[in-house]
Amino acid sequence: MPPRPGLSKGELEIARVVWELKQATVRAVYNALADVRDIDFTTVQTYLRRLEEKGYLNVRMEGRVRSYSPKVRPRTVIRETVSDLVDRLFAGDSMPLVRHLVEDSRFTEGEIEQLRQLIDRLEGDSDE
Amino acid sequence: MPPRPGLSKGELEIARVVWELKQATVRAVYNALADVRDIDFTTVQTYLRRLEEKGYLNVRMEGRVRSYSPKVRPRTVIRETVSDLVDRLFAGDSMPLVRHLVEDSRFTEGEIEQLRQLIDRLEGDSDE
DNA sequence: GAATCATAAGTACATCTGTACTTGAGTCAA
DNA sequence: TTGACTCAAGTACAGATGTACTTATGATTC
Repeated sequence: MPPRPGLSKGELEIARVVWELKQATVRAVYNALADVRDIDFTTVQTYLRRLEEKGYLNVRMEGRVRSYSPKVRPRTVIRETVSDLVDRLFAGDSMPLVRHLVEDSRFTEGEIEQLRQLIDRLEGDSDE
Repeated sequence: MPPRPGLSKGELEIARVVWELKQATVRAVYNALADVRDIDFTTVQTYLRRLEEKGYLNVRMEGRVRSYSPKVRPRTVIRETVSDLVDRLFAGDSMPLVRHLVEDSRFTEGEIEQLRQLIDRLEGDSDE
């Protein structure tokens, strides 16, 4: 269904950083990531190039530096990715995943309250 | 942290079928899958072999047929897989994933009720 | 303006993935 | 006992992935 090739785990990680920064040069993504894990500047370059080739990012030259920005909305990528995972890991039923997350995540009081509200809002929407 | 190599998307799918069947020959997994998607018997064989090599499945000869069963508990694989996804897609925060799932999944009344109970149970456990 | 630095762009490459073909040995049915 | 069938086991192979080196070029600093 998605007219784009899917993203690998590593590519997803890089895409997320671009989403967070809204707009980012290779250097910016590299800096954001290098904090967290050991990776080479040119590896980031390669990932960004591939993300653009696959149609997930736009590029624009800023002077002689390339600046990347989202082309496909994060929501869309997230939906596709999660849906694929649910298919493979739970035969398409997302309930077990929610259950797993809720049971395993050690949410704070505040987060639990958020969840409760989220669910309350659901009921209003659906049939009613 | 996991002392095993991670699983690819395709491998996960095959692993899930084995979990569901608890114990399964190549033929059994093949049958379960062939219903759903077009795949060759020997492709299933290859996946199962790799899953065993990676330490996720046990094999046992039943006569001259191999029978596979889980070696790592599904819960564990699910935890590792989901945790990896959350890291890459949401920088480690699982709340957005729960939100996404709840908002996107079109749960039934019954499921929503289940969710509510799940959350109620949480509060009891956590601090208190 | 020569040396240094930053970046782009191309190339490299081992491993992993998805998918399957081939070969050979055991099993069954006629 | 020969063909049809099943399965294990080995091999194949293109494409994806993770990671980085190299080369060239524009920019910056003495």
